[in-house]
Amino acid sequence: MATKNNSSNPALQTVVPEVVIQRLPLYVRVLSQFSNSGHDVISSEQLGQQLQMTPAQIRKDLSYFGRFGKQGRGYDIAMLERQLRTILGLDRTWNVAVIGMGRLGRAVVSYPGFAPEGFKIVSAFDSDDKIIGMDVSGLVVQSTASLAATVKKLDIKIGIVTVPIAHAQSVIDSLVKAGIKSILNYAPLSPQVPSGVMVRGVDPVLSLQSMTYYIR
Amino acid sequence: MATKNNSSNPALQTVVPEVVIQRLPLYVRVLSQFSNSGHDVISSEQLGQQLQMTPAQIRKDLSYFGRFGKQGRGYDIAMLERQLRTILGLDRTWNVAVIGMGRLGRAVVSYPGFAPEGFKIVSAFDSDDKIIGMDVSGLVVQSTASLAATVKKLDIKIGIVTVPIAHAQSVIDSLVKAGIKSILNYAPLSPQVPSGVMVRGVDPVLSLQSMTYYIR
DNA sequence: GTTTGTGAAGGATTTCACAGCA
DNA sequence: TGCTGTGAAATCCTTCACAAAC
Repeated sequence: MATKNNSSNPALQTVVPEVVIQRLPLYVRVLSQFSNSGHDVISSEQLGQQLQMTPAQIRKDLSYFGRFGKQGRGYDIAMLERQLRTILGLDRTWNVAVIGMGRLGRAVVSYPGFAPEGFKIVSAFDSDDKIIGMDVSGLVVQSTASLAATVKKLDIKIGIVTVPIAHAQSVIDSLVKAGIKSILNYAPLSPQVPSGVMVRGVDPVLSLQSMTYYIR
Repeated sequence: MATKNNSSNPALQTVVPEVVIQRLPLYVRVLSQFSNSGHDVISSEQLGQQLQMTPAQIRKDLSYFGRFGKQGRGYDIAMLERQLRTILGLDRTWNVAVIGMGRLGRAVVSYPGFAPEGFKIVSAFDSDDKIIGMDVSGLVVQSTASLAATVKKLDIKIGIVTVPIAHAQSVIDSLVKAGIKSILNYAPLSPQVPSGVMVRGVDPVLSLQSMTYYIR
């Protein structure tokens, strides 16, 4: 029951570059915004203008997965969005655990942007006895000791790390040991993880630090 | 008093790829963490191991800017960190404005990670009369009407956008008109900006949405 | 007429591999 | 001996340009 197993499509025999995968959510985002404003067809030209990229790149990216457009017309917005969501695995709900219930962790748990996209924060952890048992946006904060059991019980595949930098590596080790395969890391370090586990960092400071190069 | 004007270094006649610039802050971060743990020399091998990248890439990246290492020994940590900070323009303080004082904006203004890196949030804006005048972490929230004047008066070069998506493009237009050249955008859209203005997005949902591809 | 999908070309980035220096 | 700095090679990614489809 693979999402796509179309071995008649030569592109699928090739591994899709990671940069391409990272752009697909951008396409999804624009498509969803366009359909909300009443359009139902979009060309690679229009898509490219929105995202400040070339139409050719968009067409090439999409061609890794199939033929979604109609010549002379463009792409059916609703259909393309649905297809991309399926490719990305967004046609379902993902249970997520957040570890670290300090200021940042509480902001993450309360952030209203995850749920509408299918990322459901189903448990919250901390190692501090003063925080364990507290209610954060409807979740009871659990001890990190119960991490592995909860991850298994709720079939959690994604972890979000919001602990202070000093604890981040060991929390990430625990997530890996618990079987988590995708980690969103808010701590300002590059953690070590075994291959097969993917980490993406969220660090606004890094973004600022590279932009200053261009205005200094 | 240019940072580096070494025209005897051929690398500096070439434009430095943006991906390289984006990696420099990672190097700075690791160097700072290494020096805090008592080391004073580091090799490209060690640096690469921390960051999960090849030593050759690190050496090549650094070679765009000069010759910082010693053969047989490695890099002096404190010296390299200082050099990279200078290259990136981090050897000074940057005044920053945050626009949008809802839940997210207040979290950004209160986030303790910016100031130690030299990003000083000096003013906060909102367009809602119920929020204007409020105190947020020691700043009085100003009307967006006063944006241009404040940007000029405080020599603000960096803006952080934390308004709802519906207002984001027009807020970004105002920032551009006010002369801001670097924008950190938390709103989930890809804004249109004229060339010469740089925008980086912070969107944890996009990061999650590309990771699911690999675990679906 | 318009716009896709895609080989081929071109460009950019990464890695190799080794001379040169400490 | 150990590690950097760097041309050259290899790889990866983007753009071109056009036949095919609507």
